[in-house]
Order: sequence, then C-alpha cells, then structure tokens
Amino acid sequence: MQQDKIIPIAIVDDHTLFRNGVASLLSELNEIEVMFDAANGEEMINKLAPDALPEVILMDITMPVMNGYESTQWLKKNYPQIKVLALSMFEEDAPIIGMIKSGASGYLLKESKTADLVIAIQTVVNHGFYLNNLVSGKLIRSVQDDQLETKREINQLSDRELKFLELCCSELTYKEIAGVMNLSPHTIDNYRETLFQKLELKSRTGLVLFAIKNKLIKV
Amino acid sequence: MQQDKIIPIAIVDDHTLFRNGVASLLSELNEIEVMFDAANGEEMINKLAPDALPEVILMDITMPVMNGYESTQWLKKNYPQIKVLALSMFEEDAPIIGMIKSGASGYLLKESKTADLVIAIQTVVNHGFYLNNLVSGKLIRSVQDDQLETKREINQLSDRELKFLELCCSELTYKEIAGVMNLSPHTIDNYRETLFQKLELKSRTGLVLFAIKNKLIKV
DNA sequence: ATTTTACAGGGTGAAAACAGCTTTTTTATA
DNA sequence: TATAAAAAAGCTGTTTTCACCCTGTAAAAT
Repeated sequence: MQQDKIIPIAIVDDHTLFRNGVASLLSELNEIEVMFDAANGEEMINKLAPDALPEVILMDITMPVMNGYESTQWLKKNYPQIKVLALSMFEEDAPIIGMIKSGASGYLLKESKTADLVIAIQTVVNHGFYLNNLVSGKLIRSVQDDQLETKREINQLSDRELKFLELCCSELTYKEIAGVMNLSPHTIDNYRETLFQKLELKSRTGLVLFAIKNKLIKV
Repeated sequence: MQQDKIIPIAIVDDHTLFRNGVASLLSELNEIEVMFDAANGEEMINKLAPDALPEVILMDITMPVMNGYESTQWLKKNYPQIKVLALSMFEEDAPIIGMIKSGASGYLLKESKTADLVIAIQTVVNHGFYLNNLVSGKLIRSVQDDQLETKREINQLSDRELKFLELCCSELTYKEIAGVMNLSPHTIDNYRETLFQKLELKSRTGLVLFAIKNKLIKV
C-alpha cells in the first residue's frame, strides 16, 4: 500500500477546528495531500479548480448553506470521478444510507482512528468504495427493506380489490378495467368507492400512489 | 469461532451431484449439520419441519419449478429467522443484487473453497449477513444506481412542465393545480396535452406512472 | 334465525378530465 | 429588431370519473 502515489484530497466540514485538525493530521503523512478545505458545499464548489481536482473529498453531513447530501449529489453530477468519503458523528441508519444513496463511496465515524481514515481513503481510491461493519449491514438491510414491508390496510383488501387496484395503475379507463375483469362498470364503481373509503382517498391518482407506495405493483 | 454450537443448515439446488457433494463435505465438519436437501423451492417447502428448522439455507438460483428468488422470498415471508446464503455460479450484477433483494443474507460463488463456505455460514449466523468483495461493490452501486439514471424524454420537458408533472402525482385536481401554479386551468390543459404528446401517454395515471418510473418524485 | 359482510348489478347528476382548436403574450435568437 | 418558437390563455365540445342513491344474492358471523 505504501507504494501508492500521493492522494490529493479535500475536507468539507463546518467545524473549523475539526477541519484543520484532520488536515494537520493528514498533512504529516506523505501518502495524502490536503488540497483545500471548505465549511460547506457552496464553499467547496467555489474552491474546486477543474484543473486540480482532489481524488477524494471527506464530507460532513450537517452543514449550513449546503449540506453533505446536497454536496455529494452535486459532486456526482458534476465531477463523478471524485470519490466522496462521508465523515460524520452519526451512526444511525438514515444518515448512513442517505449519504450512500447520495453517492458517497464510504462512511466513517469521526471517532475513527487516523489509521482507519487513511485506509479508508486508500481503499476508496483503489477499489472505488470502502465498506466497514458500520455500513455493510445497514446497506444490505436498506436494499431488502425496499422489498418486504406491508401496510395493515392491505389486509383489508380482497383479492379482487387488489386486482382492480393493480389495473388502476395503467392507462386503462374504468370501463376497460371492467372489461378485463369481466365485470359490469357499475361493479367497478363499487370497488372504486370501497377503496376510496378504506384507504381514505378520493381520486384514481391516489389509488395509483397508494399501490406504488405499498409495492403492490412493480415500477 | 470454533466454540460455536453446531449450525443446522439445508441445501437447495437442482444438481443432485453438487447437492450431495456439498452435503458430504460439510458433514465431515462438526461445526455444521446438514438437516436436509432439496432440488427446488417446492421440495424445500415440503421438507421444512416447523419444529426442526435449519438456521441457514444454501440456495441455488436457477432451479426448475420454483427458483432461488421465489424460494428466498417465500422463506423471508414464512420463516424470516432462517438466513439464506445464495450459492451460485453467476458473478453478474443482476443475480447477485436480485438474490440480496429477495432477502438473501450473502452470496457465494460455487467455485469458492470449503473454508470460505464455512466462514460464510458462520458469519451469517453470527452477524446476520455475509459480505464479500463480490457483493459489496455491486450492492453499493445498486443502491446508488436507483438515484441517478435519467431518461432522455425528461430533457425535453421545461421546468414548469416538470413542476406540473410533480403536482399531478397527488390528489389535487387539475383546477387545484392551476391554483397552486398560479395559472389558468386552460394553461394546465395545455401542459397536460403537451406532456401526453411528448411522453406518448393518454391519461393522468400515465403521467403519474411516468413520473414515478423516472424518479421525478419520491414515493 | 338474523345480522353482517362481500360481491354483483343498476341509475343520476355534477365535476373533472380529455380532445381539438384559436389567439395573445412572452422569450429567445438569428 | 424582426421573427420564430415557446408559453399562456381562451373556447367548445365529448368522455370519463366521481359521488351519491339504490336492489339483490351468497356466505360468515352472531
């Protein structure tokens, strides 16, 4: 690992002391060069020089003006080659998954040791991502949670109502749905009314949104 | 690790020789006990005894009658405590992400060494999941890919059309949308028509579906 | 034995959505 | 600055959706 070239990085964090501290720590090493630091995403954007880009940006989450999620998304849009390593004090699921979804290639706690930070930076450069125990479990769960998760309202619905709801998520008119289900349009009216009542909705759009939110249909 | 109790597992794979081979390999160890094996998901369901469940099930993907995805989903629904370890010859993104999304706690290639398989089984039992290099990169990318990905049609749309499209994904009537956007209902009619034409749709439901498919709104 | 619940069918009127036009205003740019 | 292309607004219909009203049957529940 020591034979690697010097990695140019940047630090984005609103706590000046922390920012300078990390910069100072890393400056002592000859594997890493801190190109610049910024107190938030907007400052980062202004300091980014297209002809001298960092390879990795250490990114805090909570920051004024432009936070870590927004900043990371902006980077992925404008400089997708720059790797973002989230550096935060939060160990909850939401910020971790949020930063990963925003495009971060890794997530590290601020209480980590310097050595871990260096390894993370190098891993991100060499392998494109850095996963530690903190992230991997949450990550796998977040992908899976998309799947299961059932709402209680759904149990109130009969098979035919579910079938009807599914057909609502198409460009078929109610009359056409009646045709497909071999029912009278009036019966379809009943289904619609029943669903509106059960789900507390008032339009077909509402039905579609409900069906999608509850993964009754695949988008 | 050697102080762990004996782990009861099951093997589901349509290749009899492979199934028996793995069973024989693992039977020689005293960390793992193979409770039963099955050629597909249906057979597995029949052989599952609620009073003697395996902790881990090694799951092939391609199988007749009921494949690995379906089987894993069934397990997660009916016996969520059983961990599924996908065991397959495919190293492509789709099957890996697919199995994880179906609920698998890990993914291992069939060409892996016995020792790796044992470690994977133990890791799944002790930590709830097993991530190797094969999976982690794809996983992080699959979560992120959900995000970006833009359709060419979207570029054809103006800001106001996008705003209108967003408002369509609610229970607001067109008249109410006109109010929110400070426009005449007739202008809203124009937007609708334009979008129908540009996106080749013919109903509001179609608009909603399009917006969701292209992640223009968060569900 | 009676009530409840789910399912199927029917009708009316009002509101909203859809379709096809024309005209005016704004914006961009050649 | 002329002009083309958008965005915005208007009009006139038709169709669809929505919100009520209702009857009847069959299966569960009380």
